[in-house]
Amino acid sequence: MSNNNLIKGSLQTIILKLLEENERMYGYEITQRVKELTAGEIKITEGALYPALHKLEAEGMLTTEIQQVDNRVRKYYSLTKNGQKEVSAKMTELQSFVGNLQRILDPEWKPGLA
Amino acid sequence: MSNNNLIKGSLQTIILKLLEENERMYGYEITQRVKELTAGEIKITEGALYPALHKLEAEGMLTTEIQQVDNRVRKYYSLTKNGQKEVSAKMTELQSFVGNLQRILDPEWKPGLA
DNA sequence: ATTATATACATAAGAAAATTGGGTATATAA
DNA sequence: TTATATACCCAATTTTCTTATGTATATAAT
Repeated sequence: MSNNNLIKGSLQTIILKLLEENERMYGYEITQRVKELTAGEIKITEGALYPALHKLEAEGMLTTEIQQVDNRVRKYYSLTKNGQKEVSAKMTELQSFVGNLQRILDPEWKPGLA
Repeated sequence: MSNNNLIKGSLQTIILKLLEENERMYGYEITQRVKELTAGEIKITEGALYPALHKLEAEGMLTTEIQQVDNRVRKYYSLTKNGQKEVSAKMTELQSFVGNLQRILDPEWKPGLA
């Protein structure tokens, strides 16, 4: 009935948001960017990343473009129009959840203080 | 290798933290408290809550005490000593993750600004 | 030479955590 | 007598992640 998604899948939101900021990225690049942004504290594993990318593509959120770079294959992902809409939705959802989490977990916060 | 738990289970942290603040609570009370604290936006389902409580009890984080109230059975949960330690650990972990999440998702934030 | 590390993609088995949909029971308000 | 609230529980299924593995190229180290 109600949708308390929690953040069981913040990975999708991370992927979409990075692609909103970067126009196009390939999988390995995403893992490195996240590692860099979090000082190595969050490591996106390939076993989680690639299935997530494939799912987002299958859902029409991303398109791909394969490119050769130094004899190695890169698969670049970009947001579709639906994907662009989805970023906003997912970000709102996530920020709302984090806000609610703080209301629960922050002892300073008391009900009735909006 | 590395442990980027993400928040796949913020529910455990929520339960432990509420019990840190309240000495003892029963399951139904937890669902109502969370609903109240988040203006109805987060609804803990019973299918998620009870298994989580049983798991925490099995792990030695919680103890239970059954009590009759108005002909109805209530199962009160309290933190054990291990549970009390675990609250701090879980809270640190969660706050760290939320911080990292913001570094990834907040476009204002740039690497190198600590 | 060859071993290790980095780059770059992918899949598959299994675990963990949630949703969904039941089931039992009492009390009270419509 | 029907619906809602209180109060516990479990099982089937789904989703998401971990762990392990496989393929392949490039480069630095021993």
